[in-house]
Amino acid sequence: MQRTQFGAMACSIARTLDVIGEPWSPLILRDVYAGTHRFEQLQRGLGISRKVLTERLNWLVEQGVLAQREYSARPVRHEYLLTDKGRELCDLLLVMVRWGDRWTAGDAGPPVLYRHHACGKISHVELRCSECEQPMRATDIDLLPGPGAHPPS
Amino acid sequence: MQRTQFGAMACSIARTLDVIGEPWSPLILRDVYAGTHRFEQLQRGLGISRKVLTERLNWLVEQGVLAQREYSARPVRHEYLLTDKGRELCDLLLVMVRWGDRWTAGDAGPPVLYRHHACGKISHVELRCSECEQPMRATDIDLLPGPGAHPPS
DNA sequence: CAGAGTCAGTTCCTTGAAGGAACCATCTTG
DNA sequence: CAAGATGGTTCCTTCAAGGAACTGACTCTG
Repeated sequence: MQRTQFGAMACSIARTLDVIGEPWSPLILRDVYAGTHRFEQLQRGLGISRKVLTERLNWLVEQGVLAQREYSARPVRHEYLLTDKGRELCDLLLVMVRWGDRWTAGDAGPPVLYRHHACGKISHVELRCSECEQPMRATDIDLLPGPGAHPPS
Repeated sequence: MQRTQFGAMACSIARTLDVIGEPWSPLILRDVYAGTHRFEQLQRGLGISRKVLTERLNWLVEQGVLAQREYSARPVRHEYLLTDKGRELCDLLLVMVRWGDRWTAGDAGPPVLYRHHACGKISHVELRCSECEQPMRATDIDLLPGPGAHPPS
């Protein structure tokens, strides 16, 4: 990955990027979310180099985003599953999908549609305030220093 | 950046990554959003190499995420501002912040707090369904092929 | 029971992007 | 007129991504 490590910055964006900011990581997450759990399937589906896939999977397991489950002993074989931490990361994917659908899909329209279980309709995500439930966009907020604002040293 | 180009994939996640998936791009977007508009300020604040900053800014302008505005002729000097397309990308940053605050902030607490204009409260973003307004998580949906599902060739 | 196939890696080499420092060009200020 | 500010550009080094071949442990088929 990049040489500059983002993990140590006092910024939740940088720290999130440290976990899934490397190329391929969000796409691996997407495929695991969509039901692809095994090394060979992931490699073929993505067209990613086996070396990089190994590195990414190990990193994501180390970070607690994915978990390995043994589905065969002799030979030992693991599949990769989302943890709670990883499942919440998928929210990020939904927002990326929304932006990509709006701004990059063009005339062809969105490549994938999303049907919400609760209402059964084809829909997309919207961002709302956790307090008042009104829409909350980046332009609707003020930034204030929080308790973790000071760098560790 | 990575050698494999994501932009051509029939996937809105990959296409979004093609625009801001490279290292530094989301942090540049964050700083421009937070009010840092000039080259020198961005470079110092991020600690990014000047070469890479030049490349990223040009790419983001080319993609229509940032716009250049001349604030001085003789010598020609531009500042970088968000477009509508870029402003909507900042929604992604809010979701990254939310995840980073929950899973990486640790005991120190979140480094930045967000006050929603509409209600004045410190809050965070939640994902809701655009149709029924109920919470919408990655686990609450089915995926269906959309009109743009077929690769261009 | 030999040979092919599956699966999950590992190793090796090449290429190209990131880091970092120095340099440049154009103005402004003291 | 020398410094400083500003926004780049150039150059070199280092390290990560791509890609192909190889390994090792099994299983399946004739």
